[in-house]
Amino acid sequence: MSPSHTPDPARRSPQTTAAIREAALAMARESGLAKVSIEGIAARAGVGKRTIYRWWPSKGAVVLDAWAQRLEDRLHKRLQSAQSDDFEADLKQTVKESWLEVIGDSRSVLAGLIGEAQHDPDLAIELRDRLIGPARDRVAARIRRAQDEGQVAPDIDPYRAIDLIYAQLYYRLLVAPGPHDEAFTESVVDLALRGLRPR
Amino acid sequence: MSPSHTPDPARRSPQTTAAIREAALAMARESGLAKVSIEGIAARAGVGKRTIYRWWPSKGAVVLDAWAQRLEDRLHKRLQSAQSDDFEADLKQTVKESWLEVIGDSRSVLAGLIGEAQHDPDLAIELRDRLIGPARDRVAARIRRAQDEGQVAPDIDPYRAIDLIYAQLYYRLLVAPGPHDEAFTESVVDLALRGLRPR
Amino acid sequence: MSPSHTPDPARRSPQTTAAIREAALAMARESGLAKVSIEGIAARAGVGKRTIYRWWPSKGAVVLDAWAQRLEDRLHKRLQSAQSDDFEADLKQTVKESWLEVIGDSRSVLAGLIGEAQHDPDLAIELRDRLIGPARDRVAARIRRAQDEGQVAPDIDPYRAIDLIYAQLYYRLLVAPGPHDEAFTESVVDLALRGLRPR
Amino acid sequence: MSPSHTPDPARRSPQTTAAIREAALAMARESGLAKVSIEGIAARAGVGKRTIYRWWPSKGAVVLDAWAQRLEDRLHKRLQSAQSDDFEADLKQTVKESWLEVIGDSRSVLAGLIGEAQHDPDLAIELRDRLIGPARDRVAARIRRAQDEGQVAPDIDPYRAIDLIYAQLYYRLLVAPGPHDEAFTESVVDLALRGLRPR
DNA sequence: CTATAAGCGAGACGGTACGTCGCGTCTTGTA
DNA sequence: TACAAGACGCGACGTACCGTCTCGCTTATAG
Repeated sequence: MSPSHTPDPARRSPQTTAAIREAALAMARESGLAKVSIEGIAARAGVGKRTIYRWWPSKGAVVLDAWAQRLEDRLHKRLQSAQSDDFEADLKQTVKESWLEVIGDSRSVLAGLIGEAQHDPDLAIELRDRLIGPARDRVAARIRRAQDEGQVAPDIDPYRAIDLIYAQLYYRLLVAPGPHDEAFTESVVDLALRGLRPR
Repeated sequence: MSPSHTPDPARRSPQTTAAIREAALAMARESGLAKVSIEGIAARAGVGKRTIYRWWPSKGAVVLDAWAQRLEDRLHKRLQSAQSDDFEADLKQTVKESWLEVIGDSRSVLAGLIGEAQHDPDLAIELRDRLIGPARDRVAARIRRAQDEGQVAPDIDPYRAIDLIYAQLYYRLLVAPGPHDEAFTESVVDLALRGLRPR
Repeated sequence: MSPSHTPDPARRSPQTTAAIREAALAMARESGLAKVSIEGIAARAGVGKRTIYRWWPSKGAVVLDAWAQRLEDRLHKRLQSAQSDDFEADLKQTVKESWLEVIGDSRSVLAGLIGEAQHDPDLAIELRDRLIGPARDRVAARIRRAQDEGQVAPDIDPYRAIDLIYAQLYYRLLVAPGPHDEAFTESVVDLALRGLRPR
Repeated sequence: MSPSHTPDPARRSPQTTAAIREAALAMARESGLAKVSIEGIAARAGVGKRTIYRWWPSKGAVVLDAWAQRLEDRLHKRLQSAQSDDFEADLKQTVKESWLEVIGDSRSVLAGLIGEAQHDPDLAIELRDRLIGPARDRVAARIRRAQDEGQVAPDIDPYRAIDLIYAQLYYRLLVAPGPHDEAFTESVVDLALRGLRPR
């Protein structure tokens, strides 16, 4: 009796894994997530479909994995960026970095992934765990410090405060069109801070 | 002088149109937009696929049309709901009505449509024109009045103010999970108003 | 109670009829009967589909009608061609005229019609009544005269004799490829006559 | 170096192939080739349409393949039927066997295939290569022997002689209606032999 | 000399089948 | 046993035509 056939990660081929990730991400950027297919990734990566299904559950998962990994690499290089004592400046800097520089040109990949997550609960969870959650957590710490220092009203849940900021970004990405530039990210923070400051 | 086959709306069969809309909406509610197919709609409505393609460009467009029309019907009955002089109460009432009562149980249909709109620009435009835009416009007028009456800071663009509110709703719908209840909608308005009030 | 709705030929529009025939025949010649469609004929003739269905049961019937009529026109001009006393020469002349000159370049239309007749019994009957039967009857008379004059064995059924000739022509048209030229038609008659002559 | 997707016959599934052939032939016999569809074959054989298109170019090709293979099987069992020294008897026996016994009840399938071949050149070639050509070749050898033995005029091309016989059979099948029985096949050979014998 | 019933153009409609794409599972042979 | 390759059953795609139907319009007798 085969014990549910779980593959052994130790024997996973690193080259193959890399080729699949690269192909998936490239295709998502070039043509949009909707036009990516497992068959397409397999062909482009020179890989059997079986191999993809062995390690990922869906095309969304492949693209997310490929993209998240790249982001994590980039963030590692950046996020030691020492935070100052100016809460507003720090916040603006953080939003600018993460939304404009790190995500930057592949914002449509993110949009596609969130779109797909609307009918793929596993992908939704993966998305939150690998991309959205970590970003929120990073900011939450800075907000708590600002509350301690009296720059943010103490009765506000830090995560609702983050919502107030990120919601605006995602809303523009997914629902209402508009430019994603520095003027916008600053306005986002300004507007949010108006409500967060102690009265 | 018409080069490509534009069908004549005057000859469109009302029963058929209704049957298609009904089937599409029912299926979207039962199984989610992703499991809806033109073929399925056609079968359920007892209609040829050609007839659907003649009048709608995609399954998303059919569902959107069906759903938007139903919302418009419901709103017509409601929106005479006279607005009071209490801006905060009005806002809370409006948000509660539109997000909880009118959209209510088919919020996942909306999520699915927005998801699909991420790779279907025509659908995105249609969505904004029929659903999102009108809702924004309705609120914008009330906000301008509030500015005139000094309840909202005059330097704020009413549409950015609306963003601040709706962004939170859509963010919870699409990106970060959480309950959609009256406590939530009130908190949304409260948080937004903190930043909108004149200082 | 409408009496089965038989259309009244007296009110049939001659221009429309001609346009349909012309379109059908032209399309059959250009692209082969298989690529002809009622919709195509209607579009090309500038005519409603209904009008075609009113007067013909199938596309094969339209093409057959159009083509048979053209043949009949041509034959009317020719067939007074006085027959001589030389049976062999007469036969060769008749075959050459009908198979090479009259049918000539639209032999593939005939092939298409016979092909279609294999699954359309009505068309098969129409074919025999309008094209194949009359040709046979014309030759039968000449054969009987040849029997009277002792040039053909008297124990042979004239129609079997005709079969012997035409079968060769149709066989080459439908089953075994080969040129349709004067050498062939002469050889056809020669070979048949070897068996028909009295011993 | 293969540019377009040529599938590998070694990996072809024998069960699937057999199921498709069986379904195709059964349907052609039951309802006629015209009512056979790839979709229908696929459904009846429990097979994906793709699989049919992978190995055959058209429904005609499937039916021809299925039918020809069955004929070849039957002929293998028969054709060792030792030929006698009586040319006329041999010929009558051969025609009777092939046209009445082997083809027998599925003559309409043959008619349908030839009908379809009128607008499908690939099918026409396949037909000749697998069905018509081999039958002719088998007879040609016997005719040459008859010429050596002086029973057939030496100036006659054996293939034209065969034409003379088979043309009559196909003519009755495709063009002029009539019974296909032993009286007919004998009359066919009799009539042909009248012209083939040396004078 | 209308009026009323056809023929007619146009083409929407419910269908069937087309030939293609991609899914997720499977089998086969190589390293 | 991981992997490349790709055949397989399946479901859906978007298109082509089928034959029936319903619209206005025009045309040509019959009241």
